[in-house]
Amino acid sequence: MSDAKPPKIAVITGPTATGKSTLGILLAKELDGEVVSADSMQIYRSMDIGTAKVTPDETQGVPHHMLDVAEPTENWSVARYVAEADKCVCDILRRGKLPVIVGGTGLYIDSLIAGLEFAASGTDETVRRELSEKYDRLGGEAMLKLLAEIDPDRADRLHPSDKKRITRALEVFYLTGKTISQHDAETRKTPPRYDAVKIALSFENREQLYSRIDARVDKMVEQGLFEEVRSLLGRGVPEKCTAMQAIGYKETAQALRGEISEETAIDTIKRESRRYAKRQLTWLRRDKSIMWILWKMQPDFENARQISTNCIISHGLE
RNA sequence: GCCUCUGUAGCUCAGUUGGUAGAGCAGAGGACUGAAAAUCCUCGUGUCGUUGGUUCGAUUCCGACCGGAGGCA
Repeated sequence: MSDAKPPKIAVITGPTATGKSTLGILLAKELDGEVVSADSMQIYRSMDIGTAKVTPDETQGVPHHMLDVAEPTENWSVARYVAEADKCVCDILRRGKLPVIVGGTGLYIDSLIAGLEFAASGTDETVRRELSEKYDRLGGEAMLKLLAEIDPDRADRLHPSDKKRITRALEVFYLTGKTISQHDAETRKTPPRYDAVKIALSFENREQLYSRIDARVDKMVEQGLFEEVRSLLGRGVPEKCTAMQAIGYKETAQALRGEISEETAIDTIKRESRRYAKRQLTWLRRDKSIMWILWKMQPDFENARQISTNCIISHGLE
């Protein structure tokens, strides 16, 4: 524990298919930095095409962290991400370089910056499963009532259908004896672990973003998305695991099983990717400290690199 | 050329026994603290093809015209 000011880091984020990876690499090269990915699916090995992971070639020698750090069968979590990504960031800083966080998983980015101490609450598969079964048996209203007795504040903010959050709130209480509201309040009180300059990429027009997403999905299919998924399933990766819930993977798996046509799968992947981008925008928009770079028609990386560099340097970083 | 069906929200359609209309999908907005590419919530006005007529009043009935589908010559 020290009173030193939080170390400074750079963040490049934005919805999917806006060029985060490319800009991240450009900035890392310019500012002597290293990239730390903040993407909940690119952590998995053997999931390259469908997650649009940068190729070794594209990195141009810039070190990338937090890619390929887990097997698709593993149970990953935000807590694990924060724990491991934080180690990378610390290491980069110790070597006198600039950590450039690049990714579209808002929860991961915010948690890494905040330094949330998830360890305090923990998780327990048995308790979780029991709560899940109980929810299915009693229904959302009853479970919400149950939660209201121990944590009325939290219950107020949740909808009966929000199974994940209701069961999680109860799980935290049963495991720690503290309500999740208390836990939240405490983590919110602790000062942020890092002082981040946040830059987000998007397009001026939603249609442009969407047509870029569509084009990228077509490209993934060309590059062998179906083969990638076939090989994962062939290796026995169960379809229920988190990794296989990724957009592009679950739909492809359905098509491979013959439940839907290849064409339907591709259309669905495009639509789900568009919706995902919309959710990412919703998440990012509420963060008023973000500086946005909006592409007109096509990305202009040279311009973005200059703007971002100025922004980062004027923030006292280098 | 004649006959039948059809033209309603971005798409597919429902509906109004005449009082200007509603579903699904698409789309939009929001939430989010150990599954987050996950999970959850909210949101439906459009010259009812055009134009005449009947009517207090027409998207609804009648006529003509324009577009689409099919049938007969």
